[in-house]
Parts: sequence; structure tokens; C-alpha cells
Amino acid sequence: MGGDDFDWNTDDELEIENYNSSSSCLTLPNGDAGEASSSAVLANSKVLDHFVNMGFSREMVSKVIQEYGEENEDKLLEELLSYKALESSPQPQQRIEPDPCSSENAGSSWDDFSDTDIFSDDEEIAKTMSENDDTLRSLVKMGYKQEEALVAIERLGPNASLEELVDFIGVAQMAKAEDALLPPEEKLQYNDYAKSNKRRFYDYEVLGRKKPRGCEKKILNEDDDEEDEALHLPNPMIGFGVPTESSFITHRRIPEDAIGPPYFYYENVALAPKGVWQTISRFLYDVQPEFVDSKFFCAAARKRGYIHNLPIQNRFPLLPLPPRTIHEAFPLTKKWWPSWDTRTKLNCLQTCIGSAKLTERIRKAVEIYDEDPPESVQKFVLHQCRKWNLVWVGRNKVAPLEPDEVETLLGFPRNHTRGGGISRTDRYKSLGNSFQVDTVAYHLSVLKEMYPNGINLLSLFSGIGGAEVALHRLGIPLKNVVSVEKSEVNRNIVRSWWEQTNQKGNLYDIDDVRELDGDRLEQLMSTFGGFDLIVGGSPCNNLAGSNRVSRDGLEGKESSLFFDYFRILDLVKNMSAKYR
DNA sequence: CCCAGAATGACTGACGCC
DNA sequence: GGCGTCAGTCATTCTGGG
Repeated sequence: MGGDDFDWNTDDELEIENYNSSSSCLTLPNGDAGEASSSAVLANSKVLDHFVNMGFSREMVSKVIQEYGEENEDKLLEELLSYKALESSPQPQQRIEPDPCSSENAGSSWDDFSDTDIFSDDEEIAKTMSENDDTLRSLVKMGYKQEEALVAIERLGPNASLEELVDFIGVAQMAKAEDALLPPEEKLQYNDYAKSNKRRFYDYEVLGRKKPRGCEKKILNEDDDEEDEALHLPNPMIGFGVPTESSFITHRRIPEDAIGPPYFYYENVALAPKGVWQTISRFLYDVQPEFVDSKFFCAAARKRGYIHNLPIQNRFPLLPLPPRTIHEAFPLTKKWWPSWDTRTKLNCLQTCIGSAKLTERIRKAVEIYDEDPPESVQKFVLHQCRKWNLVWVGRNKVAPLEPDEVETLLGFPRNHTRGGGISRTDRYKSLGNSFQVDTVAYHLSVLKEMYPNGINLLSLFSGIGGAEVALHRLGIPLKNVVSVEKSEVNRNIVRSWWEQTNQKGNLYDIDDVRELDGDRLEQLMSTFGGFDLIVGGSPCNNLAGSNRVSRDGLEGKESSLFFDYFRILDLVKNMSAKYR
């Protein structure tokens, strides 16, 4: 009997069929092209909307469409790119420069920054930030959602007028409604169309591939290069250093606007779609992300980006250092581990586990051979083991990790997520969405000597309390913790941990980040005197590679809650002055 | 309704080879 | 550089049984 009886090739064959149905959608669906050809309905045009979503200004796109029509997107894109270059539309770094024409709009919060002698660049940044805040407040007062307003400001830049911003939001809302009304078939086509064009856009704009003729120099300007350089994922992914690897980075420059206290710590998946980390970084005061893979802290990989304003000198790890290979972490698996499975680390612990059916299939595939199975079988088994993080628990027998094993790997106390009416499935889900405690603790360790009497913590998107557990394990007393978490079972887990660890401080929990407005913050901060640290890992749903359905980027349904992290952080930063 | 299992690819960076 | 290949990824949604 050979390996041909198993179906490890069918996956690839099936994929080919899907290709044909989606590869020829570079042109618009028929209905749209006709309807959009008159400029009267330009506000509803999908083409217009599409390019606006790419980041071009609405005015510019309208102009180009009126000039060239909607049919040839290649031409449109080319024109837009050269327009952009010619008009030198604001690049990210230029965007934060103040507009002299709008300086009279500077709000009262500017006064907070004006008590120093030197008028530095960083102060100008601060000034623009407060101007943005005023615009933001105006939009919110007008009844727009915070994240919509933030996206609009982000898209159109700080110099955009209130009118332009309102217009942008209107178009975005219309597009959203229209998208929802579209029949499934058309919607699919439109998505494919959008994706394929988006890809080209990236090729042109970000990667500099296949440059349109005559625009090379203008489009491929320095700023893009610098930004690419700055946000390149480090290899090895050790950020500003890890305890187990030698590192040479001991200093970094934090933009003045970002310097704490209060300290902040933001986390999300490192492998987000292109441009996401640029945007996040830009919002978080242009602090450069620290990309770290938790495989340098434990036996499982976890590639994450962290943006924080903490010092990076004199960090120290939690002790004892956790096992950093699979065999050290799970000694019992050693006996059954075949020599041809060369893994020493697990891949990222996710929210779903491998099925029993799969492990059974693997057992049957392997057990028929006395010696090592043929290479094709090895390849299949290894592929599945890597994909589902399976370990060898018996002769020819693989299995997914148990929830308590995941807890241990992530640095939580055993049974942290157990009990309280939580199902096994939900334990995996909560754990999969959590911090790796040792990694986070290493970054937060510098706070210990700064706050010997403890800290006040604002924990957004707390989940199962990774930040709280990290600080506790570091021996940093928790005076007051405001924990914001949507999931009730997760709140129960944190509450239960809080009680079991005999915390002396106070734990306040809040359901929804949207509830946390200026008034509520003022109320909380006045009772215990401000926050020392604001931690949060906003939802990754729409950023994570595993998401086949709605990997929509930072503006996705859940992931756009990042803008609430920023909103709250900015509020706390501005309110903190009076508590210092 | 709750729970567990199963099916559902795309995107991106790294690397070897030419 | 260009191109093919490969590995890896904090997931969503439907279904079926209790």
C-alpha cells in the first residue's frame, strides 16, 4: 500500500476551480458601469468610492473620473498617482505639519503645550494633534461616530476642512449601505475587483513595482522609503531585545508628544495587512512599533507588534524562565516524537484546535509503516502538525494541546480560564486572543523600580487579564485597575483571578470601550488620581491572516476599535496634566 | 440554546534560483 | 531584480447532536 490512498493532494486541486470564477473580474460588473457613467450620480459611483478608499481625496478622484471616464481603471490609477505626485499631496510625515492658514483654529488645549521656551518640531506636532482633536470633537458633536470621524481625518489629513470631512464620511456611509444591499453574487465580484485593484495599488505605491511610466521619481519619494525601512519586520524578530538573545539596541528616540507618563502599551498582530502598522503608529504619536516573536520567551511562536513609550533599558524577565522548546515544555511527548518531525517550537496558539478526525487520519496514515513512513506521508503529517500545533502523545498518535497546556505556554497560572461556566471551546478562544505573559512582562518590567508603591492601570480589551497577570507576576502592586472587556466570561475570569490572588487594590470592570467617555474617565481618575499605565491589544479579527471571511484591515468591524484605544489614550494623556 | 466539529483561502515575507 | 515556491497566520460560519 502506498501513500496514494490518502488525500493530501486534493486540497490543491480543489483550489484551482475557485480561481477561474474570480480571475476575470478586473472590469466593473456591467450594471455599475452604465449607471455610473453620468457625473450626476458621481457621489454614488463605486469607482470613485473605490479610489477614495485607496486613500485618494474625493475631489481628486472626481476630477480624474470626469476627465477620463470610469471605464479604464488602469488609466485612472495612473493619472491619480501622477496627480498625487504633482500636487504633492501630503505624505504621512508632512501631514503632521501645521497648516499656517488654519492656525487660528488652534483650540484651548494648545495652551497646555505652550509653556516651554523652544518651539520645536515636536511641539508643532502636538499643536496639530490638538487641532485634530477639535475637529474630531466637532464631528462627534454633529452626530458622527468617533471611528468614522477618525478615519476621515486620517484619510484626508489635518488640513481638510470640516466640510470635506463630512463629505467623506457621507460617501463612506453610502458605500457601506450600498455594499450591504448588493446581491451576494455581485458583491463577490465587486470584492474581487476591489482586491485585485488594491493589489495593483500596493504594487505601484508601496512596493514600487511596475511603476507607471514617467512618474518614477515623483511617486517613489523618500518618505515611502523611510517608512518602509522603519516598519520592516526585524529578522530575528526580537524588537529592542529579548533576554535570551544578544542585542545591540539600548536606546531609541521617542517623539516628544509620546513621552510619558502616562505610559502606554499597545499590542496587535505583527503580520497585519500592509499599511496597518503605519496607520497605527501614526495615530500613536509616531512611536515605532517593537516587533517581537514570543518564541524567544516560550515554546510557541507569537509574532506581535507593540507600540509603547516605556524605557527599554534594564528590562528583566520573569523567573523562572519558561521552557523554550517543545520537549522541555512537554517532556512526555519526547518518547513518541518521531525523528523526522524536526519541530522544536510550536507555531502560534490560535483560537481553534485540530479535530479528532484529523488526528485519527494521521494515526492511520502513519501506523501502517514499521519504520519511518515515506516522504510524502511525512510531508502531509508534518504539514498538518504545524498547521494545528499537534504534539505526539502516543505511538503514532498526535493530539492538540489541552487548554491548561496553552495556559502554561502563555504564562498564565494553570486553570486560569477553567470553571465559571466557560466551555472548552471558549477557553481556547479566550487564550488564543491573549497576551504571552512573559513577553509583555519583560517590556513592563521597567515600571517596577519606577512605581515601588504600585500603579493605577487602565486595561482596555483586557481579555483574560494578560497585562494584570504580567504586572502581578513582576511584583508590581496593582492599586486601581480599570478593566474594559466586552466578554462576560473573560470579565469573570479576571475577577476570579483578582480574588484568588488576594489583591489589595480595587478592580473596576467596564463592558464596552465605547462607554468610556471623558466624563466617565474624569470620574474614575478623580477618585484615585490618574492612570500610570494604559494597556491594550485591540481586536485583531480583521487583521489576522487566519480570517478568511472578513480580513478587512483596520477599518473592519472589530479592529476599528483601535480608534477607541487611541481616543481613550489621548483623552487620558490630555487629562493627566492636572494629576501630576 | 449550547457545544463541538468541520469546511472555508488569501495575504505576505523569506528564500532559492536564474 | 524577477519569479516560483513555501511557510505561517490572536478566525468565521455553518451544521448537527444533545
